[in-house]
Amino acid sequence: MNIVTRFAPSPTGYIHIGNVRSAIYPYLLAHQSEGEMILRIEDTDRARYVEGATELIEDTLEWLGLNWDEGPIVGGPNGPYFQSERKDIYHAWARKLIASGRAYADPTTPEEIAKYREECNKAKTPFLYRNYRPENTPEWEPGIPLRFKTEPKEYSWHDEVMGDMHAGPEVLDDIILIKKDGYPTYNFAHIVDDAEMGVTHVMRGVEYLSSTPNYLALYEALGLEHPKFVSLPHILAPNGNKKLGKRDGAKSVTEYRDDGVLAEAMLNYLACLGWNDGTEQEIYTKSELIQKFSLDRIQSSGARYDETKLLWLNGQWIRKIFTEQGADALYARTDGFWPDIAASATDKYKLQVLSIIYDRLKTLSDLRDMTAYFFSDPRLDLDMLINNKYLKKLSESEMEGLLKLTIAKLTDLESWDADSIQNALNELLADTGKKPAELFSLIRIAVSFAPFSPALHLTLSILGRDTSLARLNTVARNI
RNA sequence: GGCCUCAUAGUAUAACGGUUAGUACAUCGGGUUUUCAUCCCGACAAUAGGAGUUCGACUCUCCUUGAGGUCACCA
Repeated sequence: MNIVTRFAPSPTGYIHIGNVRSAIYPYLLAHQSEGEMILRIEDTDRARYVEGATELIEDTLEWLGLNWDEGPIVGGPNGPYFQSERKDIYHAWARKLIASGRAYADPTTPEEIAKYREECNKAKTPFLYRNYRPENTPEWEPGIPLRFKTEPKEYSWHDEVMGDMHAGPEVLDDIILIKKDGYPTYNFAHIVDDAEMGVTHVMRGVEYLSSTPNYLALYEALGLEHPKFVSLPHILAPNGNKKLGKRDGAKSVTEYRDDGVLAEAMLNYLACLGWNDGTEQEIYTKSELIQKFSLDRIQSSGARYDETKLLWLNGQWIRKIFTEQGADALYARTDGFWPDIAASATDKYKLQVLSIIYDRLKTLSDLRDMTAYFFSDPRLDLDMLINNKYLKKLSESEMEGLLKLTIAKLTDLESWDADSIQNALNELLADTGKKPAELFSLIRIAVSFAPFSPALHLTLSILGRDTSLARLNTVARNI
């Protein structure tokens, strides 16, 4: 039997770091065989529904490369894939339960229920609705919630991550199946949908672990085999021990895209947060993840989100793409990350800049702050020269002298390429008897006025002779 | 509170019941003709506590502690 997994978010907002893993793992699992992943939108809570959230979710999955095989946009044989469009299906299943005496319309008002609950709290006994079942129940009709009539008993099951589980009757209750607005609850809808759609592995956060016995009871009453259960531990916020959520400032996944994080790095990081293949490998491509993923190596404890490691991984991926796929491949990803003043520069020039600066990038958006001096003359900041720790010993007239020597040397240079420039700089070192730290820092700063920059000969070669000499002259005149 | 889950360095993790408890990030040092970064080398740093089983426990059992989840007409 082929593996069928699903990602079933409710359209209440963006997908963030804390919950995207429940899309990644189903994707990996389904694709390591001939299986498929379904995207199902669980939009039965009309109050929390957010316009546009579905598109946000789709955008996120597409960016990460987690294509779904069935669902919105792509369709499929088991649609519709929006729960709001499947009301009839839920009602049909609900009627089966009514017919078999396993569901009842519940006329009890929320106020009465609250009262029962309060009584139990006072008596310090656990509140179970099944102890308060109304004696006379009406015919089920719109406007009245439908409840499951549970049969308290023991349940044992296996969770692929948590192991063998067991629960007693004390957790079984008459859960609501259909709300008074006619929409099903999650508890009921997901069971029906997973069964109808042939889902074999239900992967979801551990918060559903406690509800599983109630689901087991429902599967039983519905005459359905239950799928395999895979409980995914929470991702914890950087601070405290709470699971990472929007309230903790969990950023949306696509916000990282805008910040210049590569999809490959994001997928790599998230997949390995709470899972590993037992080796010491750190960098995984998507196909390696698909190949190596396994349920039994998912961690059973929560994992803390660590942005520093994400950024490190992103730097690794930037370099990996550059060296393995070439400068053009990386350049193709940099659209929108250059400083505004680079707008008029040619692709060829920007590609050259990228080629000498890429190994300094943690994110693509670092380009914005790190490359400005390649596109326009930097603002003169003589203090930066005077206060530099390597240049402190030099007087201003010494600096001027060195700059003039440099200008003369570079003006006479026959060919303006990195190697020739390096040779000239080396000769200059010999001629002046200065240490690289002094001479190179002076030239580097004079030409960039940036706290750091790529290797000097590369920077000069890309800046070009005219620009380099003009900037050196400006500093020599003003110092 | 009831029920459930989890527990190796700051973080993420590795370790058929037998290793000097490994690796990566972070941190701190050092190296590569300037800086920043890359790359390389090195250092710091952990089995929550207590019983038990065993020749031997990170690993199995129990207790304690700590953390989390769940007890909705939300998912």
